[in-house]
Amino acid sequence: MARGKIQIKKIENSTNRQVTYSKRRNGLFKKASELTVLCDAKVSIIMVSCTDKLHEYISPSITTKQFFDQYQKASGIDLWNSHYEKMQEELRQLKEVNKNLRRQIRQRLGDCLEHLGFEELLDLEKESQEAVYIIRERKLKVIGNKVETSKKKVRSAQDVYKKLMHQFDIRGEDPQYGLIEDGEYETVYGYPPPQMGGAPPRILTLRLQPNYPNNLHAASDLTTYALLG
Amino acid sequence: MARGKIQIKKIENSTNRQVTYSKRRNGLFKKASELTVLCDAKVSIIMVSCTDKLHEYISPSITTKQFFDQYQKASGIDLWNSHYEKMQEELRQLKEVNKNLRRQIRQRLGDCLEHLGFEELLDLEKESQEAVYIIRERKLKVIGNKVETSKKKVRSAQDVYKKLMHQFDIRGEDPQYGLIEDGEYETVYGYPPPQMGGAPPRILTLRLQPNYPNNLHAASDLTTYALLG
DNA sequence: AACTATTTATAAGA
DNA sequence: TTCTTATAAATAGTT
Repeated sequence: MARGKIQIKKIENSTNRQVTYSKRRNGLFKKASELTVLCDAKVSIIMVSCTDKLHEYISPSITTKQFFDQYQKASGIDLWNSHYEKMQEELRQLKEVNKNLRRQIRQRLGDCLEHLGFEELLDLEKESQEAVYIIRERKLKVIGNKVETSKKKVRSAQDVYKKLMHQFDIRGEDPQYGLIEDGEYETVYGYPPPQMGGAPPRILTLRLQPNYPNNLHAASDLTTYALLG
Repeated sequence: MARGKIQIKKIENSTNRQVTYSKRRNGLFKKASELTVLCDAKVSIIMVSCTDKLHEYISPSITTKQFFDQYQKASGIDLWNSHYEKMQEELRQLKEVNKNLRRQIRQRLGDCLEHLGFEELLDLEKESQEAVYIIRERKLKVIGNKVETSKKKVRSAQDVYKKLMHQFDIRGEDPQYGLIEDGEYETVYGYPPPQMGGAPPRILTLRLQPNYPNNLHAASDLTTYALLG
C-alpha cells in the first residue's frame, strides 16, 4: 500500500514477514480500538504468529472470558465442547462404576442379595468361603510371625535379666524381683508351666530392663499375645 | 479519513454509527485476512455491536475452539474458570475412591492381605465369615422359593394333562405320552419315586401343552431344578 | 450501495 | 526496532 502495490500472498522472506506481521498487527489493533470507541462496540482479537507467538487485543470494559461466554451464547457453539463434555461423561461413568463397586462390597458383606440370580448367589458363596479360608491362613501366618518375634524379644530380655541378677549376686544385694528363673520365658506364651508366677510379675520383669523400650509397640505386642490364650 | 478528519469518539448519530460499524468491520476483517495470508498467522476476531449483534472473523484452517485452547496455553489464563478445575478435582477424588473400593474388594476376595494390620485382618475374617452365613441363608431361601414355584407349575401342568387325558379318553385315541399318572408330579423333584419314568418324558409332557409357554425362562427353571438333586 | 476527497496505513528503504 | 516517505488502501461524508 505504499511504495508499490503487493500481492496478497505469503511473504517468503522471513524477516520481511516478521516486520509486516508486526506493523499490520499494530494497524489492526489500532483499527479495532477506533471501532470500539466510534461505534461503542466490543472487539476481541487474538493472533498467533507463524512462530507461535500470541498477541491479543481486547476492548476495555470486557474480559476475554466474558467474550467467550457471550460468543457461546450468541453462536450456540459450545466452545468447551470436547474438554467439558468428555469430563462430564467420564465423571458420570466413574460415579456409575463407583456405585457398582459399592454394591459389590455390600453384597460381599451379605447386603442387597435380593437382586442376585441363583447362579450368582452360588458363585458369591463359593468365593466368599474361599476368601475366608485365605484370610484365616493369613491370620495364622501373622500370628506365627508375632510369636517368633516375641520369643526373640523374650530371650533378649532374659539375657539382660541374667546379667542383672549376676550383678546383684556379686554385690550381695536382694534382687527383690527374682521371681522368675532362667530358661522359663521360652514356654511362657501359649503353654504357661504350672509352677510359673502370673502375668503381672512377668511384665514387671520386663519393665526392670532399662534397655528394653516399654513403648506402645511393645505394649501392643503384649496385648496381641493375649489373643493366643 | 476522508472528506474530513474525524475525532475518535463515540458517534452519537445512531444511523451513522451503524454504517461506520459495518464499514470498519469489513475493513478490519479484510486486514485480518490479508495478515493471515501475508504472514502465515492465525487470527480470530470477535465483535459485539452496541446492539449486541455478534460478528466473527476466523482464519481458515483453525476453529475458534482451537483458538481458545491455544490462547489458554499461551496466556496461562484459565478461561474455563473454577468449574473446570472443580470437575478435575472431583474426577481425581472419584478415581481415588474407585481405587480404594477395588482394593477393598480384592481384600474381601483374599488378595492383597499383606498390608492389613492384625486387627483389621481379624475384623475382615469375622465380617467375611458372617457374610458367608448370610449368603448361604439367602441361597437356601431362594432354593425354597424355587421349589414352591416348581410345585405350583407342576400342579398346573398336571391339571392340563388330566384334562387332555380326559379328551383322549372320550375320543378313544391312544394317548402315546401317557407315561405319568395323576398325583405323581408333586413328589417328582427332590425325591423321584422308583416307579417314575426318567426326566425326558416329563419334559415331553410339558411340551404337549400348547398353553404352557416353553420359553427360555421355563427352560432355565428346569435347569435350575437339576441343582437340587 | 456507490462515489470520491481525503485521511490513514504501510512497503520499502534507511 | 524505529523512522521516513511515496504510495496504496480505507473510509467519512455525500449522493
